[in-house]
Amino acid sequence: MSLRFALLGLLNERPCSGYDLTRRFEEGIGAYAWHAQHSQIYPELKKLLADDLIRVAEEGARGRKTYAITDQGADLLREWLLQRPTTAGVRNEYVLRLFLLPALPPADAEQVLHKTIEFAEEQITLLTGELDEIARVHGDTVGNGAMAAQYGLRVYRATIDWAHWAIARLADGEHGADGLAGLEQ
Amino acid sequence: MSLRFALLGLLNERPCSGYDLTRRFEEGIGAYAWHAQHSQIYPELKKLLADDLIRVAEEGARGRKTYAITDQGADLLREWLLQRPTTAGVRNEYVLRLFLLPALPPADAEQVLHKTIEFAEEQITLLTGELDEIARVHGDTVGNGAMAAQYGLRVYRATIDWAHWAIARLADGEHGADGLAGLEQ
DNA sequence: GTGACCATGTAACGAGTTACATGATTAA
DNA sequence: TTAATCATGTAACTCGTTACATGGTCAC
Repeated sequence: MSLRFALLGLLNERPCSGYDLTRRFEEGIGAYAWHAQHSQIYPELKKLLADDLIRVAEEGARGRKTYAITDQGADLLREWLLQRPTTAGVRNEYVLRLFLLPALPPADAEQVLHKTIEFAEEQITLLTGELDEIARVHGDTVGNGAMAAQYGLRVYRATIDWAHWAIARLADGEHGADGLAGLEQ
Repeated sequence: MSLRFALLGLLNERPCSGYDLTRRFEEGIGAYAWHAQHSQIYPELKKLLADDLIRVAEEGARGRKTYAITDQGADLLREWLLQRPTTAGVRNEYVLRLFLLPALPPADAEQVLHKTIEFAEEQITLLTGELDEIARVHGDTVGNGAMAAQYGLRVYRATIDWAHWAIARLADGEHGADGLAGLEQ
């Protein structure tokens, strides 16, 4: 069901073709919020069209169809956004790995934590670049993905903070540790 | 594929029946990392069994089967955990909502942000309670979900920080705003 | 003309949800 | 005896992935 709202959300910003939407899923939204490929996007656009949530605004060369959100679609999107935040039904592989980290011997866990810090630092560099770009191109500090980028920035900073804490805890337990047993207390 | 590793990870901590695993997915791992129901867990356990990644350790009353991870399963789990962290293929409805928030009129967006703060505060209370419980029962500050809980704590603090920033930005733009237009530089 | 990119589609398969279905054990 | 809980399963459906498939346009 979320793909439907991801598409409505993108079309709410501006009309797009299936191809455009596929490209946009390769950017911020696809990297941090919801991933989708063209093979899923095209059939879903047909369903949205059948439900009158979007309409064909323009037909161009090479069979290109530009879709725009309808009033009905915009209403449904806003209704969905106003629902209370929840993490029900979460499926986050990144967090799952962190969750299961204690299954590794401490030295290996520490290595993964270092790679986690590296990864988070790279993401922060990327997001900082995106924020500069948004400010430069759109003169905007809220819309056009800026709010999401600011969120990502803070989450990755929190991740780095956590990883440093975890490495320190692992080090505490390392003298005489056999697996996790030495880490307890 | 991740369900497979979630199950291996849980069985790596201790042997469990399908029923036990279903219960455990209602706790931390299911709330913050990976969600699954019994109708998916039982078939997946059969596949893991067929692949010799787990074994039946014990059969009890009411058809209960207790599964334990095999050496092969533990090796595969560790190999998966050692892969470089990535957010490829992310599907996070919670973040998707935050991403699309600028689709709402500022007053509505602000309301959602307040609800986001409330929700994050509740999660922090829950996680703090869980950390106390883990320390009390297991005398542990790293394993048994403690590392994951510490991560959650930091992510929710970051969320609250972000939401306050976002509310302030919205307020900045509100004098004379029509939709997002008034927010742009 | 040919390679890069624009643009859309479908088929087969695997992952995940909802609902249905069954029966054993235990405590009140 | 009956309600709660333990315990496992399957069928039909929707969602998502991988791979296959086709053809148009444009710059060199």
